[in-house]
Formats: sequence, C-alpha cells, structure tokens
Amino acid sequence: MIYFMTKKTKTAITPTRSENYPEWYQQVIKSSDMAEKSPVRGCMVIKPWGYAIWENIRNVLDGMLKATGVKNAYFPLFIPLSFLEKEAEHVEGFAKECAVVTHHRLEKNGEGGLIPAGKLNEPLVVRPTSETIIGDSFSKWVSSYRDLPILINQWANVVRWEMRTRIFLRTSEFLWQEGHTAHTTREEAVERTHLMLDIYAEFVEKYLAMPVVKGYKTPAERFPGAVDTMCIEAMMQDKKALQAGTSHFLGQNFSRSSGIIFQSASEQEEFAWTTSWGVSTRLIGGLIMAHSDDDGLVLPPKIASAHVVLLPIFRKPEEKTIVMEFTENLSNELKQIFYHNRRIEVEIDTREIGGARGWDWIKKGIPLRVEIGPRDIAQDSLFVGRRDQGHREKKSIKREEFIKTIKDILDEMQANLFERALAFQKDNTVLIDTKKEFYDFFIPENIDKPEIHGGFALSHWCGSENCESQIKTDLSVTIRSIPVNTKKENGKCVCCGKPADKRVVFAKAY
RNA sequence: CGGGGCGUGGCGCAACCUGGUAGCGCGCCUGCUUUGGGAGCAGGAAGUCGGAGGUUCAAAUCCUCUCGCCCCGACCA
Repeated sequence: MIYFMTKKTKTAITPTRSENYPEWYQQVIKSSDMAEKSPVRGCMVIKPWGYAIWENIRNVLDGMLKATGVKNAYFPLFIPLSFLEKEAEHVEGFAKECAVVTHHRLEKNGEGGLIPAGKLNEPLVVRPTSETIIGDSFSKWVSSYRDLPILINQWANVVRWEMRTRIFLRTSEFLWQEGHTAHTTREEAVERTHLMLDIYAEFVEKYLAMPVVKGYKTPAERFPGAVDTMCIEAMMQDKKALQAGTSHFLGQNFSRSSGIIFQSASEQEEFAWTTSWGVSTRLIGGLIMAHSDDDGLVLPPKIASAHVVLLPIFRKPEEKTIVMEFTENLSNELKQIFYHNRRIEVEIDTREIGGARGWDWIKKGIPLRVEIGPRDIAQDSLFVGRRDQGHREKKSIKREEFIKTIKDILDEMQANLFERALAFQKDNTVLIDTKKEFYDFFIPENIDKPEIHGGFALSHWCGSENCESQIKTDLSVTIRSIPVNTKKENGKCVCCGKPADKRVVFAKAY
C-alpha cells in the first residue's frame, strides 16, 4: 500500500465515521456528554445536554399534536397480564420482550441480602406499549357515537427487553409519546393515521432536519395487532435506514379485544376504529447519525440543547472585568430574542482559554461559538464560528449585526443541514432492476470488516413474503416501506422475477 | 441465544505470549510562563488491572468459572 505524505487531518472523534461507524457513534455521544451507560443492563442515563434535546422535541411535537385536537393523559406503567392476553397477535409480538413484576415486597434473607416476597395474584407487565390498558379506559369512556372521536396522547417511558441494545437507538427502557385514538368510522381512523404520519414527517424534516420517506410497512414489518402500519424512514450517514416514527391503523382489532363499543346514530352497536402512533428517544440517535461529523455532534439549531456559547477571552485581570461585562450584556440581550418560539439559549464558558475549550463545544454540537476578547470589544465586534462550517472558518461580525442576524444565521444552518442530508439521501437512493445489481449493491467489498455501503434501493417487489424473507436472509436487507408516493410502474420482482407493478424501498436498517 | 472481539485512573491505550506487584497520551488540580486558531514548563491527585475461584514464594499476566460491553446473525421503535 502506498502512503502519501498527506498528514491525516486530526479529528476530534476517533475513530472516524469511515473507519468504524458504530464506534464513532458511541464516541460522539460520550464526548458530547449527552448520555452514558447505566449500571442497569440496556438502560441509559440521559444527561442534561441530551435530555434538553428530548425536552425540545417534546415541546414542539406536543404543540403540533394538540393543534390537531389531541389531549394529553397518563395511564399506568403496569399492565395486568390478562390485558395483554386479549389481542392474540399483539401478545405474540411483545411476549418475548416483557419485563414482568411478580412480587410487591422485599424480605431479608438472613444473609444481609433481600429476596422478593409477597407474590402478586396476577403478574403485572411493565408496559411495552399501552394499547391494551388505554383500550380498557376507552371502553369505559365510550357509549355513544357522540363520545367519539377520542384523541389521547401520553408522554411516557416504556420497557422492551431487547436482546441487543444500542444507546438511544434501542434501549430496554426508552421515552416516547404514544397517541391513541378511537373513531366511529374506518375512514376517519385511516385519515387520522395519515395525519399523524404527516405531522411526524413535518416535524422530523423541519426540526430535526432529517429528510424522510413516508410509506406503508409490509405485513411482515407491521405492528403486532395492526391492520396497517405507516412509517417514516430516514437515511443515516452509514446509508442504513432508521425508522423514525410510526402510525398504525388498528382497524377494530383492539376495540374488539377491549370492548370499545358505541351506539351509532342508527342505533346499532358498533366497534370503534382505533389508531396509535409514536416517536421515541430513538429520534435523538437518528439526529446524531444524520448530521454529526468526525469532530462530533452537530445539532440543528431549532432543536439544539443551546444555540450559542460565549467564550470570553482575557489575559490580564483588568481585561477580565471589561470582557465579562460585555459577555454578560451580550448574553442578556441574546436571551431576549425568540427563535422559533423559544428564547435563544446561551451558554457562557469561563474556563481557561485554550483551543480545548472551543473544541469541547464543537464536540457538543452547539450551533454557534462566539469568542469575545478585548480586541473584539474595541471594535464592538465578535468572532463567530458555525458548527456547520470548518472549525477554522471563524468570522468577525459586528455585535449589532450579529444580534440582528442571529435568527437568520441559525435558520440558514438549519436549512444547510437539511439540504446536506437530503443530498446524501438522494445520492444514495438508486433504482435497481436486476437481482445481480441488487446483491452487488448490498454486499460489502470487505465481508469481514464491512465498509459503508448500500443505501436505499428502489426495486420492484412481487408482494410475496418469500421473496421478502429470502432477501432478508441473504443480505439482511428488508423492505423499509412501500412509499406513499410510489407510482405504478411495471417491472420484475428483484428477487423472483415475477411481474410487479411498483417499486418499494429496500435497505439495511437499524 | 449462536459466531467473533474486548474489559487496565474520567477518555483512549500499553504491559499479558515469556508471572516479580502498573505505565503512556489526553483530560483534571496547583504554580509559573504565554500574542486570541487544539499553549509551554514544573509539580500533583486519581487504578478493587470487570468479578469469583484456582495454580504459585509471587498473578494484570497462566488455568477454570462468571458478569458486562462492542461487532455480525436471529428479534425489534
């Protein structure tokens, strides 16, 4: 192998994305101080810098949900085992990953330890999702068609005992919102399913700056118990797909099992039509993998934990007074500005001057870094670095100008991130029509240590579950969705060659 | 749960093969120096070597068991 003299650029994160993507992901989280592993297997501690992102997601999305008439409520963490047993497919889907509470007391074991005691008559399952317990409530709340629709959401934690966990992407416990609605007609429920998917897509694209593909899941990928599952899929920088949100049309399955029955205008007893939909802390994992670079986290301004960090620079004590006063004043002024309904959030870092201080904030992904020293103050200007640009591309900006344009700068960054992600997604989305080309696309050159490869393949699928599972077995590639905007186009199934009338999205997935 | 890899100060790693009681870089603390693009020098704090057992005069090192993490697979938001 030939090595050129080009000295490798020093990156804040090792390894880089191309060297080892999964390890890079871990390091970005560690060095941004967003979250850390906990003593509990598969569970994470979300630290303030990471939790702030979740709070921002929650605040924005909560408003968007409420704007469609949804109201928040809260249901129990514990679900009686008998509730889960009511919907056959639903149980089957979740049975393998349930945490079960069987006792309600601890007793001394005589050796300084404790043992569970007080066995429960009926075990309680820590909710993996709440269709059954919310369905039980709905059945009591509904008697007439006049009681419908019911539009409920809850922000909660859920537990799914996963075999393999990955911080933010798949943890045993995670935070989410789950919406549950009940309607008089099939049409209205289907419409709600679409509406919520649209809201998720809008939110993820406009706030998280992640372009998504809206689509339908195949039967094999459907939510257990759903008639139809819709999803938004985003492409990560390793070209894998991430399901960023789902919206389910549950038909009458859950109203049958929970007894959500209403009397219609024509005096008939009917089962309600229900939906459920959710997004989770997984979005934060997606955010990281969609935008971050080899210097660490990159946060879209609209959702960032904070917008700007002020880095005062002074050497002599007499400078300190001037610089700190200028900094405090600037901070107070910036905090008066509203950026997309949220005050500009300012951090001030008074630690010792040095490159390392600035690099910490680069690794934390804060959109703007503002250096303030005596020379800047003399010119009434600031030295500003943007996270979406190289770390050397800092510019001097007049203070007034900065205050006047900070919203525009942040909006421009937000737009840049989206455009960049969209271009990446487009560059790595290809039409594939032959089986050979399809397999070549998804097989890495180096099997032992796979390089970043693949992407979204838009290919024809005959609709058979055999072909779907064959491809999954061969390549660990799955049908991410049948896009809502897919057009009729005659072609051949990329697996079996039989006629098919539309393309679906194939990809490796998280 | 199967296959592979790895557990050593906060982070990243070395020492392990060939046993002799732990070292490096970054970070952290103190002091001095320094011209605002990842500062220099000096001093300092911090480690049950993942855990348990065994072999041995002696174990991070060898053996057995165990726990956890990461990657690949099956499952999933």
